[in-house]
Amino acid sequence: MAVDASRSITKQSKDFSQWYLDVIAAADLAEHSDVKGSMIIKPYGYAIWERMQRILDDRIKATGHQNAYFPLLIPESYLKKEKEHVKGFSPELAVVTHAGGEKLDEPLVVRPTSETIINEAFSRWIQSWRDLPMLINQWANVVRWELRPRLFLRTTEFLWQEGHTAHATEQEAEEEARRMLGEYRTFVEKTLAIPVVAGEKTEMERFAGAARTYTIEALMPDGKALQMGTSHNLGQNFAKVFGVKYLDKNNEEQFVWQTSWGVSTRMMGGLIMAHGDDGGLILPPAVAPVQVVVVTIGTNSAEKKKVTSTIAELCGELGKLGVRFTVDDRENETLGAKIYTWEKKGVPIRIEIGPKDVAVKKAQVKRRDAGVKEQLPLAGLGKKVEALLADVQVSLFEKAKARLEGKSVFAKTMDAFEAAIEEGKFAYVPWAGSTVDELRIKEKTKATVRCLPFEHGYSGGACIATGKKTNTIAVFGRSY
RNA sequence: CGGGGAUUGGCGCAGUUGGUAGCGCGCACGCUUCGGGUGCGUGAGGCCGUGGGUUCGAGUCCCACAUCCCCGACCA
Repeated sequence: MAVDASRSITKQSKDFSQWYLDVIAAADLAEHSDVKGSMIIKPYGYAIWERMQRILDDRIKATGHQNAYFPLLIPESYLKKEKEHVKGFSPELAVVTHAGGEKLDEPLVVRPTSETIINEAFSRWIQSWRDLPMLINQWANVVRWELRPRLFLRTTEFLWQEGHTAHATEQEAEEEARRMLGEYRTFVEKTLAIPVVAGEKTEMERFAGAARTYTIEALMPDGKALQMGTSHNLGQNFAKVFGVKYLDKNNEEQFVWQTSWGVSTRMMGGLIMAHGDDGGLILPPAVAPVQVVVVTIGTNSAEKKKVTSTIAELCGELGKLGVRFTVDDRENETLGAKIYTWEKKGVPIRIEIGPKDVAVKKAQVKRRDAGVKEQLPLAGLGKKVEALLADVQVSLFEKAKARLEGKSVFAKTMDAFEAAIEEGKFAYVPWAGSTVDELRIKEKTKATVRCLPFEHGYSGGACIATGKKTNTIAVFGRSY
């Protein structure tokens, strides 16, 4: 409300990151708080997150996991147990050294992720093969003191869901890690309408402490990649340092095989960028807190009564169909003001009803993502709107998918590769390189391996870095 | 930490050569207006980042410090 960004987002001269911030302000999603990098999620932004949460949580439970909650503060010694893990997270930890007016004997770390404290619990919870698999999920906030925060994309504190599982066999853990990545992919593509490339991370990009890391990567309109979710096969790394063991059917002691996986409020950033336009936010109906807004026109005539009763009838119909709607009949705002309010908030469908419409038993219907205002009969409008919502959901995905495909190229040579990166594209290349090669490419082009994709339409060739023949394909891109 | 920029009502900014602060938006109230951000009036709201210095007098000049933003390293 304080920032009148809504007018400025129509200026196309703005660069992308400014546009991104303007959309967030105009839609009233979030704002910076006084502590560097921390974010206040405002009610409208949180309502969108809640919808994501609900849908994801249902899937997580449907796949056999149970929710639990572990402490925010973790003894520093826990983190230090896993060598790679502590190395990866040390630079970005927030540490509590004083409490209760005294200096603590052992500092407490504000969780950057919960593998350690959950494994400490697992080591007590798991005794027998009958206790496996242990499938736990947690909805929580975590803190990582990142150097360069950006609203939603990289904030000091963020909300997420983190799954932690323990299995009897390596294969089962591998299946779990891949299955949950698949769940994420389905969620992001079907619910958020954002197409992704799924694959495995290279050693360089791997999670600190994981044996294998899987990822789904989206490409934003400005040509930057955004990791939308991640899933790890942790092997027995944590099991061994935390002593998570069980007795198998032969009465032999075994370490468990584990996974962890998570998605965060970063997805909100992806959602904003993937679909938004110069008018502001555009929400896929699946996560829109308000799917349909009914805007009234005219207030001063005898027609008002008719308009009101017509709208009441329509609302009844929408309610029965389970459509999330709201009516904007503010009398102290002009039509334009009312329209822009909902446009910048990304409401998928807007219906305008005034005296002229009531007279001909019709309503003006406008979908946020495309097209022009259409005058449709009031009779059966609810069903029509329901169908439109479904269509918006699909259209948004298809539009984003076309963009991703248009910005994905196969590069056989270093020159073609660099050109593709410079154009903000995903470059698919034959790859047999090492971390050293990745670092050299990163230094020169700022591009990193987003993943080694599970699926792609390319056959191998000579690795662009080493020249070695290979069948492996890597996707490179610049990221946030 | 390296390189740039900034700090003045809630937000965005102006403030010429030093004279004790102004605009837009927003907010409150009233009237007006509703087919794509209506117009007008009235009003509330500021130790000008902090600490020193120069001066009769500092938002303005000098010094130091702090904080924030942008570009790199980090990342869900």
